[in-house]
Amino acid sequence: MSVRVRFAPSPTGFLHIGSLRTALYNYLFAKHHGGSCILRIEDTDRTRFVEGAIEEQVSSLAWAGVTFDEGPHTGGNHGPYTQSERFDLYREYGMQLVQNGTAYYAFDTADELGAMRTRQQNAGIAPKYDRSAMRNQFTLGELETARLLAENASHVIRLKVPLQQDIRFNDLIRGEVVVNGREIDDQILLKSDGFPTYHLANVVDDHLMEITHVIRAEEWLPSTPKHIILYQAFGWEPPKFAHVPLLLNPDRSKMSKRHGDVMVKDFATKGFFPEALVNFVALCGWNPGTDQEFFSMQDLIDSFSLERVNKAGAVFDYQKLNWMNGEYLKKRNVHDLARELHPVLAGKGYQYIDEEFVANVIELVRERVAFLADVADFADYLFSDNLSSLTPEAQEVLAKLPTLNTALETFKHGLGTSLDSPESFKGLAQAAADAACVKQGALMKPLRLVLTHREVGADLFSTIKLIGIDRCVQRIESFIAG
RNA sequence: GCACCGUUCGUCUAGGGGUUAGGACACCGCUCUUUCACAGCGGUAACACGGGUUCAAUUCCCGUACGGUGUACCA
Repeated sequence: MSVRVRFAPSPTGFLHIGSLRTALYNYLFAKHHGGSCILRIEDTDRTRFVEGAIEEQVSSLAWAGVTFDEGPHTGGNHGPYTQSERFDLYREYGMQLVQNGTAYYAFDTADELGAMRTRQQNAGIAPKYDRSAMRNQFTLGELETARLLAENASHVIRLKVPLQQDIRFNDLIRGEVVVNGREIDDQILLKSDGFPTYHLANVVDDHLMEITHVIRAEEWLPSTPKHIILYQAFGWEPPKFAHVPLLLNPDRSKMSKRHGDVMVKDFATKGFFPEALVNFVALCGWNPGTDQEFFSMQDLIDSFSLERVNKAGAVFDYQKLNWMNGEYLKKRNVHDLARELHPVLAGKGYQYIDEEFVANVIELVRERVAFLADVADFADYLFSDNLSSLTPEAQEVLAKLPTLNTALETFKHGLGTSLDSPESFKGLAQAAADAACVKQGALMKPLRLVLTHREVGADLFSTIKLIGIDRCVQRIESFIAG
C-alpha cells in the first residue's frame, strides 16, 4: 500500500515556522516513500476563520518548496479537501456511533459545564465530563432524550469513552504509549452548531482519505488516545502515528512570537533564502546520523526517515539560521542573486544596477554579509555616486595624513594612464604612498575613505575596478575640492 | 492538580555497556591581511540527580528533580 500523509492546517492565521516543519516532514516522508502528500483544510471552527489564511499558508509552503499532490487547489480522488464542504459526512458518521452505542447525546449548556468544572476543581479532581451527573442520554432516559431531540433542543454528541480500559498505540517516534480510559474525557464529537470537532473530523477524514501515516506536532499526543477509541468505535484500522517534537523559545516554551519571528512570511521578508530556512528547520529535530549539514530538498527526501526524528523539543536558534543563510548566500549563483536583488536596488533609487555589474558586486562582497539585501547597504558606494557622509572618526583619520592630497593627486593622475586592473591600481597606490612619503599600508584606509566613504569593505583594488576609473577620478577631485 | 512526553557542551546534535564522549552554531585565541570578513589552526564547554542490574553504566531498569505539552461545543 502506498504511503499517504496529510498536512491539515486551520485557516486561522499565517503559517507558523513549526507548521512549516511539520508540513516539511510530511512532505519528505511521502516523497521518500514515493507516496502522496495531501493538503486538507480543517475549518470546522467558524468563529476562528480568517479570510485569506489558507491562501497565505499555501503560498508560504510553496515558497519553501513544499507542495501537495492532492488538496483543495490541486484536486484528487478523495475530495472535497475542505472540511466545511464535508459537513453532512460528519453528522452521518457521528450518528453511526450513537447507533452502535459508542457515542451519546448530551444537552448541557456552557454554564452547566462551567459549573461542573469549578465543582471538580474545588474538589481537587481532574476536570472531566461527568457522564453520570450531567444532562445526557443516560441520565435523562430514552423518552426525555427523544422528546428533547424532537423539539430541537440544543445538543452535542459525545464520545463514550470505554472506562477502565488501557488505550495503547505505538508512536513511530516515541514507542508505545499507554493511557487508561478513565483519564480520557468524553470528547464532544459534534458541536451544537452541527460542525464536527477536530477529533471526529480528523479521524473520519484520515480514514476516508486513506491516510497511512499521521505525522503531526507533539501537542496532539495527549489526544491521540481519543482518536484510537474513535477508530475502534468505527471498526477501522488506525493509521500509524508519529508525533514530532516542538520547536521551542529560548526559555524552552512552545515557540511563540514573543521571542522573535515565527511566521514563515516574516522570514521571507527578512531575506532568508527558502532553501536555507528549509535546510535549517529540517535539522531542528531530525538528522541523518552523518556530519552532513547542507541539504537540498532532494537530499532531504533521499535521507529522511521518521526513525531519526528526535524525541525532545528543539530550541530555535536564530543565530545558527543566520549563519546558514550566509552559507547559502555564498554558494548560490550570482546572476540569480543579482536578479533577486534588483528590486531592492531599484527601490533605493540606485543608478548602477545593470545585472552583470550587480553580479560582480555580489561576488565581491557576499562573504562579508549574511543577507542578500545587505549588499545594497554594504556596497552603496558601488551602486550610486551619492556617497554617505563621512563620520567624524573618518574625518579624523583623513586629517591625520598631512600629505593626503599629494597622494591623491598622484593616484588620480595614475588612474588616467593605468590599466583597468586591480593589480595596476595596487601599483598606483604604492606610487602614491611613495610620493606622500608614507607606507602603502598607511594610505589604504584614507584612500578607501575617499573613494567609498566607508572604513570597511572588500578588497580595495577590486572595489576600484568595479567603481571604475572615471568615477574614482571624480570622487578624488570632489574630495580635494572639499 | 491530573495525564502524557521529554532531559548529552549556552544552542542544534552524534554516539551508545568498556570512547581522550564526536560534529555544527555561538564564544575566545592564533595565522593570513589594506580594513571588515572569509579561510586555516587551536581552545573553553555536556552525559540532571539517586538507586539498582552488571566485572563495567552516560548508555539498560526503577525512582526523584526539572522542563514541556495537554486537560475547550480551538485546532
